[in-house]
Formats: sequence, C-alpha cells, structure tokens
Amino acid sequence: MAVTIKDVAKKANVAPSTVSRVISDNPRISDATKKRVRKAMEELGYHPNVNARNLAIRSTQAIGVIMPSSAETSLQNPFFPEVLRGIGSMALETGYSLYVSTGGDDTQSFEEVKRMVYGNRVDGIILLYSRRNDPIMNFLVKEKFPFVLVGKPYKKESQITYVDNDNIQASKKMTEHLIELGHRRIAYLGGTTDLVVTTDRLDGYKQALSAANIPINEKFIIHDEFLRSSGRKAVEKLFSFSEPPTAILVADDMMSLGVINMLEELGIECPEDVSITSFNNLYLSEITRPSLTTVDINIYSLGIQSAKSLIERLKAKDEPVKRVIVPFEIKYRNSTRALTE
Amino acid sequence: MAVTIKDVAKKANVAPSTVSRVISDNPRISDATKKRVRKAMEELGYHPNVNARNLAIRSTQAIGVIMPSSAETSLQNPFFPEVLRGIGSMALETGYSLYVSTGGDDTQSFEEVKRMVYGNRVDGIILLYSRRNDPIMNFLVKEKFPFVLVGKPYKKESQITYVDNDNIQASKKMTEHLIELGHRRIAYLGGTTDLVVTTDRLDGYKQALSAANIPINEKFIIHDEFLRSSGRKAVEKLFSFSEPPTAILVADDMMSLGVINMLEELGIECPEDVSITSFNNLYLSEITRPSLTTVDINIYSLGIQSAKSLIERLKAKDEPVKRVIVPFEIKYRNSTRALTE
DNA sequence: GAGAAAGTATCAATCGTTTGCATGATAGCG
DNA sequence: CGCTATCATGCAAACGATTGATACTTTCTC
Repeated sequence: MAVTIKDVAKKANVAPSTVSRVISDNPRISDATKKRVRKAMEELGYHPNVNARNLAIRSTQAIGVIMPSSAETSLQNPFFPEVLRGIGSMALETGYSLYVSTGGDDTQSFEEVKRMVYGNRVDGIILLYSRRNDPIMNFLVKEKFPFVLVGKPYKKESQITYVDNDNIQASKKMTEHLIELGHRRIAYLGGTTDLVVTTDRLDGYKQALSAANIPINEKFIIHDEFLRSSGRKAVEKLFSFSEPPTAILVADDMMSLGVINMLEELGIECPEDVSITSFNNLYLSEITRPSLTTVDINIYSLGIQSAKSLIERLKAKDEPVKRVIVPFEIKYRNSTRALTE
Repeated sequence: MAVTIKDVAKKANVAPSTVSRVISDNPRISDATKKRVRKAMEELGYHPNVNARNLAIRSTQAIGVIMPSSAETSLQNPFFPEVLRGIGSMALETGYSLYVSTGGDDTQSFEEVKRMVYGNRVDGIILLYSRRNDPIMNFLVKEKFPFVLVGKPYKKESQITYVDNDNIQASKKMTEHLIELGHRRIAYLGGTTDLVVTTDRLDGYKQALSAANIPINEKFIIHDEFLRSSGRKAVEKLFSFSEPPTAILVADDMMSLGVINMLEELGIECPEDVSITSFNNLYLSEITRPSLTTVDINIYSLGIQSAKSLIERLKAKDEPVKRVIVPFEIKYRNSTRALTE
C-alpha cells in the first residue's frame, strides 16, 4: 500500500540497503547516488515506516510523560499543562515525540508504564511527580530504564536524575516573610503526605518557625489533595478553632483559590484578617482577589530542563546522574499584610 | 536482551505462532496449551514488543492529538488540557495510547502530522481546532486518514466526522439575553477570522441583532487571538469611541479575562458600566471579579465524544461519517446587568 | 473399521527497516 | 602488468511479532 524503501530502491536502481544508508546520510554512499535516491524518494513521496525502523534499531525517538495517576484530575491543575508545554518545546527542538499517560488509577498507570517500557514504545520517561515508595519509580529503577524525575526523590537521591526547585528554601523564605510581617499563628496547608514536595515545604516552614522560636502547632498543619475543594475544607477547619491562624502558607495555587473562596463565604477578609502565601505562580494567582503572593517555581523551565536531561541521557548512555535545581522567585502581591494589633 | 515470543515458545514447548495465538486468545488453541503458555509467559516476565506487533498488524493502538500549531501557546488556554482530559479518559477506557503534537509553527506541525500518518505512528487523529483551508486537514482528507474534528468543518461538512457545539445558537441566545437586558450597543470580540468557531459565533450574534432590528456596527466587531492580551487591546479600542458599547459578547474566557483586567485599569465598572458575556466556562470564569456569565460548552464532553467517534471509526472501517453536537448551557453569573438609563 | 469432520498445533512468509559482511570495480604502486 | 588498497554497493540476516496454509491427531458416523 504505502511506498516502502524497496520501491524507492527499485526506482533508483539500487539496493534497499543503499536507500537506507542514504536516509541516514552514510558517507559510504557517493553523492551521485545519494542525489538519485533522494530524487526517487521525492517522486514517490516516500516516508519511512517508524515501526519498522524502531523494530530494527530498538529505539523510538519518543519520550513518555507520566502524570500522577489519574491524569483526569491532574490536568485540572494548570501545573501539568505548563510543564508539558516546556517538555513539548524541548521535544520539538530535538525531534522527539511525546507520549502522555492517560491516567486512571494507580494500577492502570503502572500498567501503562509497563506497556511503555516493555513494549518499547518510548526511549525514556519523565515522571511528573515524586512520592514516597512510588511503585512506578521503583520499577523504573529496577529495570534500569532511563527516566528523569520532576521533583526530589524520596531516597536514593544520588542515583536518580531529577529536576526540582529548592522547595525547602522557598518555603522557609516565604514563612520568614510572614514572620517578619508579625505573624505568629501561621498554618501550613500542603498536599498529601506521601508527596515529597509536601514534606519539603513543610520542612522549610518548620525550620523558619523554629528559627524564630515559634512553637509548632500540629493543629495548624493540614494535608490534602492539591485541589480547590481541599482549600475550602481546610479553611473551615482552621477557622473553627478558638484561636485561628492569622496567616496560611499554602503549598499550591489551586488550593489557595479554594482558600480564598471559602474565606469570602465565611466573611473573613484577606489580607485584612488573614494573610495567605502560595506556591507555583499559576496565571490564576494574578487574577484572584486578592492577587496571591506566591513562589514562582518556573514550571515551564522545570519542563524544559527535565526533557533536556532525559534526552542527553538517551543520547549518551554513560551520561552521569544529574541534579538540576531551577531557581524560584517570590512574587509579592496583595494577599499578605503586616499584622497590626 | 528482552524476552521474546520465541523464548516463551521454547519454554512451553510450542511454536512461536502458538504463543501469538494464545496472546490473542485464539479459539484454535486448546485450553490446556493456553494455560501452559500463559504460565511460561508469567515465569519469564514476557511482554510483547509493540513495535514488532505494530509492524506486523499495521496498527498501533495509538491516537494522535493535534493542537493548533504552537501547542506552546495553546496549552496556555485551559481549553486544551480540558479536552485532552476527556480524550485521555476515553483512550484509557479503550486501551489506546495518546500521542500529542508538540507544537511549533505551521510547518513543523504539518511535518509532525506527516510523521504520524506516514510513519504509522498512530491509527487515527483528533484535530483540536477547525479553520478555513487548514493544510493539515486537507492533507488528512486527501490521504483518507481516519480523523475527527473538534469544531465544525469549514466545508465538506458531510464528509467529515466532527464534534461541536451549536455555536450559532449559543451565540444567538447569549446575544438575545443581552438584548433583553436592554442593551443595543453590543460589541463582538472573537478569535481570528479563519477559525470556524469565530465565524459561527459571529453569525449567531448577527442573527440576534437582526431579529431585534438592531443595526450591525462593524466597528463593534473585533477579531484577534484567543489570548488575554487580545482582550485588553480590544477594550482599549472599543472605549476610544465616542459611543462605546454597553455590552460585549466575548468568544473566549481567556479573552474575557483580559477584557475585565483592562476595564478595571480604565476605571470602567463591570457590570455597572458594561456587561460582558463569554464562552467556554473555564473554571477561571467563576473566580474573576465579577464572575462571568458564560456559555458552558462542555469541553470535557467534546473530548470524550471526539475520542469515542474516532475509536468507533478505527474499529469499524465502514463506520459512517458522523456529526455529534454537544449541548451547551448558559451559566448566568455576575458580569451582566440590565441597562437602566 | 474406513473415511470424513473437527480440533490442534506448526510452517513459513510477511511487515519495512538496519547493518555486518561480501563483492566488484577502480585506482595506486613499484 | 600484477597486486593490493580504497571506495561504492549489494546480499542477506536480523528485529519480534502475525497469520494463511498445511499437517497431524482424534473423534465421530454409518
């Protein structure tokens, strides 16, 4: 049906192998022949069959992107499209294709990864999250399959290439900012505890409090999904206390959005009654009322760097394990205020 | 290196072809043999090589998703992640994988599609936009490659399977709503003119105005990209007129966001001074101030339906050409007001 | 108990490339 | 002029599956 390398060979009066070598621009073929073959390819509208090629060379020029299981809900957080954007742009530049996991639950996700790996569908994988004892990551490590992590590994740090922000520092800086504004009852609202990013940011928070000699109130530490609804729930809880916090350090902009909504419904003013700081600097953090003081973690760059690291690794099998720390920057906006009492 | 069908065959004392038939659960193989082969597969940790399989059966169980060229900027509009979410969920359910275009300019996008099609990378394609004389779509039609369009084709409507809303009706309804509120100076802010969705919504707008005997003022019709910045520019222009509009029908929520921002900067109150209606019902339309009255076009469902139609077509070659109209629903919020003068 | 039918499993060709090795032609050398 | 480098190309075997044709057993039927 489709035109194959043999058709081209016949037309150009050479062997299929010669055509193949022309395609890869092998110096063993004379320029004259190359020209002739190229012309034949042109005329026949030849395009190589990727499957056959992949089969022969055992590679695919494709990279797999794995979202937290249930891309379903992940894609609702603009973090993922944004990092995908970075990855895509790098992939484009280097001629790689992108395979994205389609979600489902943990088991399905794992199955899909296996399909990618065993099935030779992709040459490498980018994992868009890092959590404790993640079966997928363990699997990749065990299989020695090339992959890059966006986030910090829970353990075996020195054996895994990863791209991350310095979340501890960022969180610490942000907390210090709140402390400087006079806040002492500061709550922390993070993602689920198995996520490394959650614990890192919690660490930074605790470090800052300790340094300022502020006791840590476990009731002020809440963990839940990175969703709007979680933000709402958390606020309800925090403001049921007799002494509610005067500031909340939220680990994700989507969550902050929920926080703001709920505060408004409860008639609590932000930043007058409570200050909020956030993470990620999604574009929505500019449009909320009030606009959010948030850490710009440079999501796009996380995407670029992870793709770059992976591709380098794919091109050179002996590429060393790397750690890339993408700088963050705090965006000061209108959701915080000095405490004056 | 990896374990192949032959290894399994040897271990189970059968021919490779038998193993293959066990995999596809062919009734020609006895249950006893099946059991034995499955056990061998299990023990060896066998996983089929997708490339080999694809090569042999000339199919890939993968579908390609094409964003408007430059996924780079598209991904900034939550419309695309959301429709991707729908597609992904359907793909997951049916065991298909997802290949997404990585953007770039028109030429690169076209190249990528060719690679997908000629290279046998995907079985079918979902095109996430519809515009006039799109070379990619023309190419797919010419090659008779299975694809589904999200949006309405510019022409050859009866030959192309597509999934869309009734944008003309939606726009008409929305315009009528504004007219009922007493507005007569209503502006239309749409996407670039080559997009069919833009012209459809413009048609609805015009129909409603004509029906109400309101003359159409060409100065009130502006076209630009579906971006925040375009919204801002448009407002600047509209309010430089001596008689600015009292209502604006905006064809995209991201644009509306820009409109709202600019209005605020100019000190024009919404909805007091000007009413705004929008399209898409992105989650951000709820969080803007004021929240947007917008058409919920059910993006997720667009994704689901398009994937479903494509997959049906892939499974049955003679599946008829289809049109799927996803219902819309107007969400009334706070960006419109009755004109009282 | 012979022949047909049904049920199983194998053989071998095929999918479209890549690539190590062999081969034939040309040129260079003394 | 004969012999060896050098260069350009072709041959054929992978890569790891699928599948139509074929062969071998059983089982059934009369």
